[in-house]
Amino acid sequence: MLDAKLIRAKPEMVEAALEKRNISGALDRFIVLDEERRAILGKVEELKGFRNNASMEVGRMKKQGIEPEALMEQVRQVGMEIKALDDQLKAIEDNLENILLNIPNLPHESVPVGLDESANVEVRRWGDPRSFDFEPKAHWDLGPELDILDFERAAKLSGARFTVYKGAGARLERAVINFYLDVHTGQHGYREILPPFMVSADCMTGTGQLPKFAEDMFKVEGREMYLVPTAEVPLTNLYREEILDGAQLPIYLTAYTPCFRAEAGSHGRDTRGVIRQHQFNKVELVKITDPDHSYDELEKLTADAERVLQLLGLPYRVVLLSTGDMGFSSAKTYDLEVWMPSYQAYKEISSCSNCEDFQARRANIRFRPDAKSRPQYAHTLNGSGVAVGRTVAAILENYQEADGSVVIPEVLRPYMGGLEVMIPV
RNA sequence: GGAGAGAUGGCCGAGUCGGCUGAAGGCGCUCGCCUGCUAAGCGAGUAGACGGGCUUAAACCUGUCUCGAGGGUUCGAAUCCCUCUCUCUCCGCCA
Repeated sequence: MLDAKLIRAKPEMVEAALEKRNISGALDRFIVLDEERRAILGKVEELKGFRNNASMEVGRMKKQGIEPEALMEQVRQVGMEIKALDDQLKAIEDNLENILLNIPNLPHESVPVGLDESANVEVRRWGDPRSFDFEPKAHWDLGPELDILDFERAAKLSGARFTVYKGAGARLERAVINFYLDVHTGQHGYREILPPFMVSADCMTGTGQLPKFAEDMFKVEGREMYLVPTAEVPLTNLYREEILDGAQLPIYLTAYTPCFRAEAGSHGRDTRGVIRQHQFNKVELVKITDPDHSYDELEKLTADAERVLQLLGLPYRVVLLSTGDMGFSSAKTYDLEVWMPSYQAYKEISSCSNCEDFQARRANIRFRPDAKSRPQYAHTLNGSGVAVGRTVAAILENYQEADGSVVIPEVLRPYMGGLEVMIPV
């Protein structure tokens, strides 16, 4: 959520920033309503001031035995006026809030401006894609041949966009989860959290999924609860409605959760394999920081996510997303893209964002820099550290051999009971 | 699922028959004083939101709102009524 005071003070500046995200005229109605709100607010506060004084006067009169009925009648009239104005005010404020909740974050000045992903900027690459002396297979062929991924039976259970992991596949998925959590907690200083996988609508609003993207999520029938689309939601909302001690910052959190996404509007895209699923596993990184350090922290968080890919020996590149490709809540986002032989392309495996105070304002996450200062909004960051299903797919494809076997990356072998290679049945 | 209790400021905790209670008291914290050091002691201060004034800004001054949430009664509600949410205790059930 943008700062209403900022919009009021510098509407052209905000407007210009939103133009970069290809949004125009979003503020017109807000500005009109905002002025209206303040006009009514002034009036209603004045009337309430009168009522407060008059009510006290009534009490005094009664004590002195003076008949207060005339004054009481007057206040009754004022009370009706107040009620009418309060109703108007409520309607306007709901409206204003609704407008604000639907406006995306402003892009940071370092973000390239563009309409879509074609304006993204590659920042760096790590590792060289392997050149195969045979025709490499896609993971959706390798997996069934190894008897570790079962798409057909998954469809029988749950329909399209689900996968059943079997045997070494199931263990590999679990190994990657544990490996990621161990690296981030052991080497990068994150605290492990195991949050609920269902959260309230308030949480979804706090991080920006609601109200705009309701159709992307799975809602629990008959309840105001949603399956988490990413651990970013429960992790960031942990400190909702709190004023943190500045000395606590920065807070580093990591969590494994399954992620549930409706994938509305992506029919026909990535239909094969585990790339786009209704349910997938992810280890997430979240930071709560003060505004002065959030961009340094974004670089560090991105490096933390990169680190696990390096340890796995998976080639990747880092891409700075353009204004047209960024998520709703983000001010700046780096995507990590892992090399996928089946696509002959780099495929997103992580997205690391600084949301600045956008989510903090929605979720009311504040901190007090020191005992004497006023509370201010924290900055929130999140990044995949990294997507687990896509990692397994990348391992299968990048570590395959001519005979269809797949070598287990060394760092994962302790998690696999020492298993070094998976062989087709 | 059944029965009961409760939700007040950073924390604990008081609020009588509704009327200077945004809230006693204590703890904590901040600033100052005092004291070889520490501890103790003394004094002052210490919620948030939204407006208005002043200001480059902050500080400051001022108004309104907030005692789990929402609604109602009343001239006036932390205090009375209704609905909801959450927490705790006991019983039952259950991974």
